[in-house]
Amino acid sequence: MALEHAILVSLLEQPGSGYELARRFDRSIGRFWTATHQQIYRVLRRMETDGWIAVEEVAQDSRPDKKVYSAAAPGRAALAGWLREPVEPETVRHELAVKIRAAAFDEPAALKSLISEVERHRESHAALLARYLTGERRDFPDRDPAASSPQQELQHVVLRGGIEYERMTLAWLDDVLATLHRIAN
Amino acid sequence: MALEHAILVSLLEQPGSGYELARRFDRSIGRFWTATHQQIYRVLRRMETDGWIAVEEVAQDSRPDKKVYSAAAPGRAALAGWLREPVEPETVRHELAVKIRAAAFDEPAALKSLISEVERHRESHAALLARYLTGERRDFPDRDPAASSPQQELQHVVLRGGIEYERMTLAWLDDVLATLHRIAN
DNA sequence: GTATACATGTAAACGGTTACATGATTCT
DNA sequence: AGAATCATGTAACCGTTTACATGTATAC
Repeated sequence: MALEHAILVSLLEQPGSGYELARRFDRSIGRFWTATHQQIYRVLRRMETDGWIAVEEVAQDSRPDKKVYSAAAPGRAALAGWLREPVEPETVRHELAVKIRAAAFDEPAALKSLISEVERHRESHAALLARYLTGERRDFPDRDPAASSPQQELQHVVLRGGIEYERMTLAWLDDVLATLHRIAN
Repeated sequence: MALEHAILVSLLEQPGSGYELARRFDRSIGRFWTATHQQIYRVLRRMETDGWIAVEEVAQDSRPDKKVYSAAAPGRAALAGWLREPVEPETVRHELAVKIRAAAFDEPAALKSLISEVERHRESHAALLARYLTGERRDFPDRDPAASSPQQELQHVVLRGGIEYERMTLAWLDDVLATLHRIAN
């Protein structure tokens, strides 16, 4: 499990409330780790009990109070220990690929519906790529990598991974569409 | 959930026992859907109860008996229904990316251990790419896609996705290694 | 004699998803 | 008036992972 660790990294980059973390997991961190607010609140409570994170209750005007969490020393130590453990290559779950192979066993009409679905996926990947590229121009305008801090460089290289993943996926979805059209005719 | 559907596709491509399915999930299907034998046996029993698959007990010489499953009409219908439902874009879990961002908050020595780990991942992705390419030459030697059956074409386009994913990942891991080395100096 | 392949299972623990729940404030 | 944002939770369910369990046959 790495949700604890992803939360720790996020809190080290910037302390925040459970709600703020949930938003980050919807946006930037969600690129490589997803979590809903329910999961986040549950794990935050456990991490607080274990002393991995510190809480500060912050009263706000015209908004509900919030609990701002930050990484504590035992949390940093836990993260350091985890960093030294080997991780296994991720297990892949790609429903669309299952569907593409399933299409061979359905009526030809099913290809039409699959084509629409692949097109939908293509659009959503194109939109995500555009968002990544906008974020890259905003957060990493500097051409010279030596001018950035290690933290920025590491964030940037992870973002570049997201960008290349989306580019590859777009090209592959075009290949899939061409193949489906060829079969449909 | 798509484990049922992945199993159905696999049984449509070729009937087989739970054990054989587990091996396929370790090899080709594992490219886009993973499952252990425990999961597979449990789901097979449920699918049999629901009439999605048919079983034939096969006695073997010098080997344990096995139950050979094949897709039944209700299973095909269930697969067809699922094909017409939209799937959500997959949720990503990429521990290595979490580690890379975590490295910014550890001692410089941690970079060394991370570099070794990234190199290990690089090797395993390179080996997987080599296996995919060998499989491609073996299973799809034909240059002209029109010469293949729709089933083969669809299997091939999914395999091409795996190949492009591995190529992209290798290039990214090289980028990660270059970045880590730059920071370490 | 040891390891690997074949073949099928049970049980417990854990993590993730979905549904439900509440309540204030701001924007259109 | 209604929708969206901020803010935090509970509970039930489901799927996945890990550990345990058993037994035969073949290959080295």
